[in-house]
Amino acid sequence: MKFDKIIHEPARLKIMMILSGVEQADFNFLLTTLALTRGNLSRHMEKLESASYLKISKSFKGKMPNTSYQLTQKGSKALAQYWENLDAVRRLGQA
Amino acid sequence: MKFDKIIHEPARLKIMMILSGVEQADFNFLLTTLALTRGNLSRHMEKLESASYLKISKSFKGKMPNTSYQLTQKGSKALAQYWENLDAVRRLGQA
DNA sequence: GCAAATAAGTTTGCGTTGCAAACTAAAAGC
DNA sequence: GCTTTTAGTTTGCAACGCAAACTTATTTGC
Repeated sequence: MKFDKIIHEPARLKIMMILSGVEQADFNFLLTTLALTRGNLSRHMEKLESASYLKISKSFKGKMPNTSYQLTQKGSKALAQYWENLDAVRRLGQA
Repeated sequence: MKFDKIIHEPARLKIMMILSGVEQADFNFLLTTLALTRGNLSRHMEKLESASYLKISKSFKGKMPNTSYQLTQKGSKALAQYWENLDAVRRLGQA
């Protein structure tokens, strides 16, 4: 019943949950939705990527760079597992 | 939808959940149940107390010192709020 | 056309914190 | 009476989240 530290950070958990509900989302969408600073968001995404929980796709929208993210299968699984663990902890209350 | 950092630490969340299910629990019970080191547990309890989330009662069981903990009302409320926030994040998935 | 402002990220630096190991103090065993 | 065990507390360090500074490219104002 150990927690995944990568996911167990509020900002990253929210990011993962958002990504789990859509095909993909780009930097600005996450930025405005979550109200983080750019620096913060960047670091979180980097961390999630280094865990292979998401895939980063860089492209250009017109002439502007655009970075887009989507959950990997590994990320999906880790997220599901995370919620399971949390539910287990929640049940500690009914002891 | 901000998270309570005091509670949002796996060990402390578990502690709070356990305490929410019983009147009170002592140091050794938590120690064996959670499989933490003594030092760790001590620090977590200290932190929870300094947030007034629990009350510490020191007494003697026979001749041995015994430290016992119980959730305060403030702690109970914070814990309930914590789960509410988490549920809100969970719903981000159905976007 | 070039200087200033905006956009889209990344990198750096710092303060906080969780964790393990070392320490303390008292009781029990031999 | 000395060693071991019990019950914690304190200390030190490595990792991490966050904000601010920096980078690179683009658009806009004059």
